[in-house]
Amino acid sequence: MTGFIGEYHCKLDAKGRLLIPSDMRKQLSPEDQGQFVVSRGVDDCLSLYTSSEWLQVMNRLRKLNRFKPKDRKFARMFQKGATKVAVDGSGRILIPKGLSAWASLNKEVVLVANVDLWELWDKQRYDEIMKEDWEGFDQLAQDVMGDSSDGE
Amino acid sequence: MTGFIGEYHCKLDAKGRLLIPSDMRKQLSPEDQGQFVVSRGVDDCLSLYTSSEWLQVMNRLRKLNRFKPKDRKFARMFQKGATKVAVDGSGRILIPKGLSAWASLNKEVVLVANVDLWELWDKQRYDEIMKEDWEGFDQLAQDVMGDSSDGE
DNA sequence: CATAAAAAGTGGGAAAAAGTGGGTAATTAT
DNA sequence: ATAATTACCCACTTTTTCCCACTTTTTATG
Repeated sequence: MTGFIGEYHCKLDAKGRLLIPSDMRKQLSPEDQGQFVVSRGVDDCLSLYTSSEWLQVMNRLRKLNRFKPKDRKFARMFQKGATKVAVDGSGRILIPKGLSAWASLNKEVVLVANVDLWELWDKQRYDEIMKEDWEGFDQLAQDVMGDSSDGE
Repeated sequence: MTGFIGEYHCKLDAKGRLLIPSDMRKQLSPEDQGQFVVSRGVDDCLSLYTSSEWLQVMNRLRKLNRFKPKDRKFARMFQKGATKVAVDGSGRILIPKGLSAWASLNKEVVLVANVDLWELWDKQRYDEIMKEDWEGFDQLAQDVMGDSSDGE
């Protein structure tokens, strides 16, 4: 709905906590400032959903049919590791150990907006992937956006 | 109704008891905190239903046609082993021996949300299946969710 | 431009809650 | 009646949560 924007360079502290940058917080609706859902992203990063965004996702999952193996499997995998995290008094969230290990997060991380959710990358990995992918950006842009019906 | 979330790594104690993780408990409505229904899952795991969710399932079974052999058979199989379990003073439930044997549960288990019910896996089995399936996740996601009807 | 004030960002310690194990009484089955 | 299973309770360990204090950066103001 909203469309977030920004790229923040942050640090995880010794306890694995991440401060939500104030600039990012300002982009969140008041009801989304206290809680998030962290889960494994499709790429080598974590996805950070606002509560309202997660709700949308759940509504979609709920439409699946539990008696279809594919649906069941998908739902299970999609949700694997997904965790609700609350913002503490200092505006931080605790990134669950398992997830941060999965995404190989070190101290230096990058928090980057991706349309309606946020991605959390290990800084080093992020830099790498951006460098690699940059080459093909032209082509990719054409593939993804080059279609007929651009804007209204 | 709610859409549960989370993946918890738990241990069955020597008596076969499972502590309901506090974070999971917080997701349950007050009237669902004291009792569950455990039964055989469709995959190699146990299903853990809240009372209200089980009620829904029963309503669905009631709609089957008991004059159709297939329906009759399904209902019988589906309910096989289903057991009501109560939460004890320390927040634990006792997993019936027969069921835990059926799902090959050892000490280490994983409790994982699947939309509106919980699945209980043997940790080792769960890790295996997740590892196996991970390869195909991209494709699966596309099959299940990639369809036309993104929208609400 | 300098300085003060406020807000953002960091770090860590202590209290509280969660998780774990086991003993004993009560209930059930044989 | 007796053995086995289940329920209830207590005690200990670990983890998490909450809070406080300090540093750095940004903003406001003379």
